[in-house]
Order: sequence, then structure tokens, then C-alpha cells
Amino acid sequence: MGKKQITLKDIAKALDISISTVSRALKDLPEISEETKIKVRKFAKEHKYKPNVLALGLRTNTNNTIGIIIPEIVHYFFSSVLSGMQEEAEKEDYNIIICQSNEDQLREVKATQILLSAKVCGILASLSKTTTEFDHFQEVIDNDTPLVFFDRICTGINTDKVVVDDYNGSYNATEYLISTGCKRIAFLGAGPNLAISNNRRMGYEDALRKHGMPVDKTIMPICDTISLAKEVVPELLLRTNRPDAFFAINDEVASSCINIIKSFGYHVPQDISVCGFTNGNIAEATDPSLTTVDQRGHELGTIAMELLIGRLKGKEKKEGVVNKIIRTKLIVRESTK
Amino acid sequence: MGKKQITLKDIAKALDISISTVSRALKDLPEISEETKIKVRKFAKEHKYKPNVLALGLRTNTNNTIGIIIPEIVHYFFSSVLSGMQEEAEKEDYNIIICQSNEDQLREVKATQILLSAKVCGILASLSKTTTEFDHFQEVIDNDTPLVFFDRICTGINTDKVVVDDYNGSYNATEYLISTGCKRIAFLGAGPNLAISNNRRMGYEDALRKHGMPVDKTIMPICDTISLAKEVVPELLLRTNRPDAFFAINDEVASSCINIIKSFGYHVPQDISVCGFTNGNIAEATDPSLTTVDQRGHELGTIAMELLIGRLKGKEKKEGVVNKIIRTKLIVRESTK
DNA sequence: AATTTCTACGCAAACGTTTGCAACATTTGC
DNA sequence: GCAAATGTTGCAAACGTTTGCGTAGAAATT
Repeated sequence: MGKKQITLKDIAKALDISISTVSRALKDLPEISEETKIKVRKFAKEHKYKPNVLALGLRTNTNNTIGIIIPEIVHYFFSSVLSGMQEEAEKEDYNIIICQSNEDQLREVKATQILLSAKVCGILASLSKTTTEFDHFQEVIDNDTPLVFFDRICTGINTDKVVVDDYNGSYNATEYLISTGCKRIAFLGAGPNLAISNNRRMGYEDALRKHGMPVDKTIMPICDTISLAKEVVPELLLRTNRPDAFFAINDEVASSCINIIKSFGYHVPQDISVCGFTNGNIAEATDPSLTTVDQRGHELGTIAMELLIGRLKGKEKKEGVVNKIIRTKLIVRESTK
Repeated sequence: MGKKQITLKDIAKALDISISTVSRALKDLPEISEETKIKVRKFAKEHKYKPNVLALGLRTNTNNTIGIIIPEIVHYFFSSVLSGMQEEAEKEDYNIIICQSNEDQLREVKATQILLSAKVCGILASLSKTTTEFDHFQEVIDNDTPLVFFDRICTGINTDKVVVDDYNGSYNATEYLISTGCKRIAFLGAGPNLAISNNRRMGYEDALRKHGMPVDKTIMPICDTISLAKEVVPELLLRTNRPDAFFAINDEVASSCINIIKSFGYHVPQDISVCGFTNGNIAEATDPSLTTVDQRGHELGTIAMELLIGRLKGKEKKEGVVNKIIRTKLIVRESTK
């Protein structure tokens, strides 16, 4: 039955020595006799002594905890990132505490407050789609709490960033579609709020230009959800010069795209190719299976956490802001020629 | 630039009063004059005073943090659960710290150690697939840390549990398949290690029996991953009396099932029906879209967290062990007749 | 005028650690 | 035989709070 955790004082009393001796014995400091050390260690082990992290934290004003602000946990990419962060943190003996912004700026602001008052050692954050003001992140910096942005970064704040190579991922995928003979590639993108969306659009456009193909804004609608796809894709298919390929900003839209195309009697990929972005669990479930850009969320999470912990450990090295880029990889499956 | 967080002492010194007066003023205790309170509040607000949670925790030996042990974050169901827990915890002003067992008993054991030494107020846990010993959870209980199991529960430990109604979910789905005219329903299940898998199997069997149909072990293989499906499903389809329906233990297997069936030239659902379990993002991506049992992860997470926090707040009410059951719901789409 | 009652505040202990310094005993060196 | 060096331990302060108790001065009661 739950006897309250044993403390140094308890050990000291039991062995009739002072608290400081116990403390030093357990830390194996040289000034304590071997005899005493053995006694203390034995007693501590038998009674499952665990140092009280709160007391430790109070002295050092830190608690080996890292805060994470993430837009949405239920999301293949973000959960992969989270998983990578968790593993890396555990390896380095840090705990993580997680806040979810749910794509809402207010909750994001609240999250920074929560994490600061929880006295985390550092914060990893990805912007919500609706965030247009960044004072709360500046406050984190002013508070001397190291901050690393991942994926959805904020260019206005002077701090470390880790991003997926959206531009090249998009460029390469587009170029691949062109190489398989696609002449008219539609781009299903997101709104202009997030930099990642713009980067993908630019990669797509530049690939077209490089190959002397026109950039046609009329086949570049905003379409980043399944319900939007159900409106937008049929309309595109009914045009006289319909696209012969769709490049979608995420796998969900791409999968929806495939199904709509098939319902129009076209064949994927013979008539129309489809390419996604993420490489989530959906990519193998579609028929045909989905060619898509692997976003490497797990690596991104690992690297962002590594970077942050590096900052924490070597606080003196103020070597300016670091920007890391995770290379994407095109995964070719059956939805492209 | 980051001036270190302001403390009660700083306020006291600045206002030339004692620390205890400051403390009481901020807590709005009646024994402090209104005049002093106003002074203190003003100064505190101006300097963004935030109480040091570590110091608070040291006194009360608690830190408003709840630990979560989860098999795998990158998993639709579990990430939904996590999301529900996070929201509920935030609503009640608790932080969550997360450990991932990755389906590995050793890491699960380590996770309990981490959480206990982090002095969490309570723990929410779901068993890893490989866990066969439960001493580490008994230790949690012995440590007087409230513990709630969710989804993958441990019957050997006497504590609260929240589960999905696997039996009825499975029973209803099977009955639905029967009602659409299926005569020979294969069950693609998981190994016997987890109770949830057995419950689903029993629901399936009982539904068959109720409708006077034979329970045929030869069409109930262990098949809970896509790679297993690629071995098992073709073999079943080649038999002389092939199944006319597949009931899979998760959506991934079900989706793989659909694709394999189509590659054999059969039609879904006209020739063969398919039903999954989870209702994840895959369910709308398959063609035809997937009929599946909604596991309601978000609700489960919310309710498990509610239950735990209830325990924490009303520690005296020792009303025995609570078992909560989340009702599942069959989502009928196009993969069944 | 002497006693009691308020009012408003301060002192100090406690939570569990770590750590600089002092203190003591024992050995060493001359 | 005495000082110095060495080896082992304890004391006490500090981290930032909260809170029981004590107390100064003022007001109210005799």
C-alpha cells in the first residue's frame, strides 16, 4: 500500500547520518567513504528511492520537459512528427508535454502561456492555419525559452526552423508527371496563408516553366479538403480541355480525386494521372495505389527535437539561427504512368 | 530581453512589504487591506508575474500533470484518443505528458518509471501487444497514483477501465452482413493476446450462432496487418467455397482486402462484401468506400480523461472500480450490399 | 484608564534537493 | 610531539511557494 515516496531525509534518519551525506553518496562523490556509500545505496535500492523532480526543478529552475504546439494530432503527418519527437526526447531523457491548437490562433496563444508557466525548457511549434499575429511567440523568445518552428514556420520570428523541402518535393513530382507524358497538370492547392502551400505551388510552376509548359491559373484551384474536391474536380473534368493529371496538396484530396475520376469513366493512370503529398496510410488503400511525395514526418520530428535539445545543452553557443531542410522523396506507385 | 521570471520576493522587495503579504494579496485573502491588494496586483500584472509551478508542486507534491502511455501515436484510432484526452485535460487545466510503448513491453515498463518519477497525478494507459506481465502497473497502484486503462485493458489489475464496446460492435456488424444476405463471412482477426480481439471474435461468433450459421474456424485466420492480408486473403478466395464477405479487424486490412478481391475479378459488394473496424481516414479513400465500425476514439479519450480527473478531484470517494463502455456505431458505406 | 477585540501584516517553517563551507578525526611529515 | 595535510562528515542556505502563529497598533468595550 502506497507509502509516500521515500526521501533523502528518510534515508538519513534510518541510517543515522546527515542528508547531505546521503545525497553525496548517491551521486558517488569521492569524498564519501566506500562503506557509507554501500550502506546508502543498499537502503535506497531496497526502498526504491527516486529523487523528487520537483525539488530538483526548483533548484535548477528547469524540469527537463519540452513543450510541443501542434495544429492537429489526428493527422498522419503531424502524428508522425510527434512520434519522432517523442522518441528522440525519450532517448535524451526529456519529457514532452503537448498542446493542440486545433488550427485556432486563440488556442495557440493559450498554449504558449500554458507551456511557459509550466516552465518547459524549450518549445517546438507549428503554426495553426489561422494564425496571423505572432506576439505570443515573441514572448517565448523574450522569456529566454528556446523555440524551434517545424513545418509551418513563422518567418517573422528570429529563431531556428526545420521544414520539409516542399518546393523540391513539388518540383520533382511535377517533373516526374511531365516525364511520363502528362501535358496538362492541374494543381489542387491550399490557401495563401501558409508558406508551405506557396512553396509547393512555386515548385510546381517552376517545373512547368522549365519544360516550356504554360502555367494556367484556371487549373490551380484552392482545393485542400475532400469536400472541396467533390466540387472542384468534377468541374475540371467536364471542361473541353480537361487535365490529364492532378497534383494534390495532400493524400486525402488525391484519393478523393481518384475516385471521382473513376466515377466519370476515366482510367487512372491511363487517362489521367494522380499524385498526392504526404505518403500517409491512405496511399496504399486507394485503387490504384497512390504515387505521392513522402513528407518524412518522423525524421522531421526527430531532427527538430535534436536541434532543440542541442540548443539546451550547449546554451553558450549562440551560432545564429539554424534552418534545416528535410529532403522529401517521391514514392511512385500505380496512380501515375 | 529575458529577465528571469519575477518572484514573490521581487514584488515584496519592490513594494517594501513581506513575501507572505504579497502571496496573500494575490490570492485575495480577506486579511489584506484593499489598498495593499491593489498595489500588489498592479505590480504583478505589470511585471507578468507567474507563480512558479515547481515551487508549488514541491509543497503539494503534485504538478497537475497526467501521464499517458499509448502503444503508437501514428495510428488513427490512438491519435483520436490522444486528441480527446488532450482537449479534456486542457479544459480542466491539466497538462499531459506522453510516452509511446511502440508495442514493446520493455518500453512500456520504462514509461511507467518515467511517469512515476515525473510525479504525475495519474496515468492513462493502453497495453502494448507484447505485454504479458503487469508488475509495472501494480507498482503504479502501490504508489498511490490513480490509473485508468483504456481500450487495451488489463483485467488482472484492479483499477478503472474504459473500453470500446468491441463485442457489440462486432456483433452488430456481423448481423448486418447477414441481413444483407451474406452466407459465409470470413473473420480476419488478431492474435489471442489482446482482450479486444477476442471480444470481437466472440461478437462475430455469437451473431453467427444466433442466426443458425456455422462457426467455421478455417475462415477465421489471424490477419491484422496488410502484409498478412496479402498472404491470407488470396488463399481464401481460391477455395471452392470461398467466403462471400470479409469482416476485418481494422480498416487497413479491410482496404487491402477490397483491392485483392478486385484483382481477382470479383466485385465489391455484389460478389463479396467487406467490413472494417475503426472508421479512420482510410474508410472514405477506398473504392468502394468502406463500411466499418466507428470506434469513437475521441469520445473514449475524453471519457477516460474525465474519469481520471474525477478520481483526482474527489480522492476520498473510493466507490470501487469503474468500468465504462463506449458504444460503437456501424457506418454503412458502399463495400457492403 | 485599562482591557479586550480587530485589522493588517510579518516571521519562520516546510516541501526535497544540492553544495560551499566548517568541523572533526586520523594520519602524515618534520 | 606538534603542525599540517588528508579524509570523511555535518550545517545551513538556497530555490519559490504557502500557511500557522505571533504581534503591533488602532479601535472598541468596560
